[in-house]
This record gives sequence, C-alpha cells and structure tokens, in this order.
Amino acid sequence: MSYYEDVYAVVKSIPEGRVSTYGMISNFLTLGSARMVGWALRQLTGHESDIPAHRVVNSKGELSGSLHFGNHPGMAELLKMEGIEVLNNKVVDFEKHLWNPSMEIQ
DNA sequence: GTCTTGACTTCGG
DNA sequence: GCCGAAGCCAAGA
Repeated sequence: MSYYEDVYAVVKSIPEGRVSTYGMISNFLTLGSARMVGWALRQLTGHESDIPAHRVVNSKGELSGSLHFGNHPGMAELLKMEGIEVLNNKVVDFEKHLWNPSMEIQ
C-alpha cells in the first residue's frame, strides 16, 4: 500500500460531474507536496485503470494532465459527458464542480 | 551515493 | 495577469 494507492482511491472516489485539485488531494492525504499526486497519476498512465484522472485538475482548474493522456482525443468531452463544461482544456466554473475529498468521509 | 526531472502550489516582482 | 523562483517529495539515471 503505497502513497499513490491512496491517491488512486481518492481519485476513484470522485463522483461524476465533480472535479478535484492536486493541492486538495495532497492536503487531504497530507502528502506535503502536490507533486506527489502528479507523480502517482503519472504512473497511472501505464496502468490505464479505471482511474478517472481527467477529473483531477490543477489549482487553476486546467486539465494539465490531459497533455499526458494523449490516448484520450476528447478528454474534455468526457468531462462534458459528465456534466462538466470544459473550454480550452480548462474547467468552466470548476470551483462549482470542485469536489472536496473530505466530503467522502462525511 | 548525488543530480535531474516531474500530471503542482504559492509567493514575489 | 503573466513570469520567475522556491518549496516540496519521489523515482530514474
């Protein structure tokens, strides 16, 4: 059980129509660095598991990870499909769709 | 063993 | 509002 396993669990826990940020996840898991989340998700590219990494965005609400996906020609479409409006790889009103990991525990 | 890089964040200019 | 630098931790070379 490594730290990134926790990241995967949190990302998978993100409900449809909701997005989360690296800093929020890192803060929730007390990783101390948002890069740890990015590192975990980077390893995820080879896994291609059921991890909805497209729901994870940076503090600006941009799909910074979309660049690494590559396999997903329309990752923004996926978010739109879930009810999230995306424009130019950026989540529109992402703060409204922002999902707090602590919400899972509640 | 050290050095570099990385899907980040935040502060300062 | 954009650009640069520092902080942070982990993995690969």
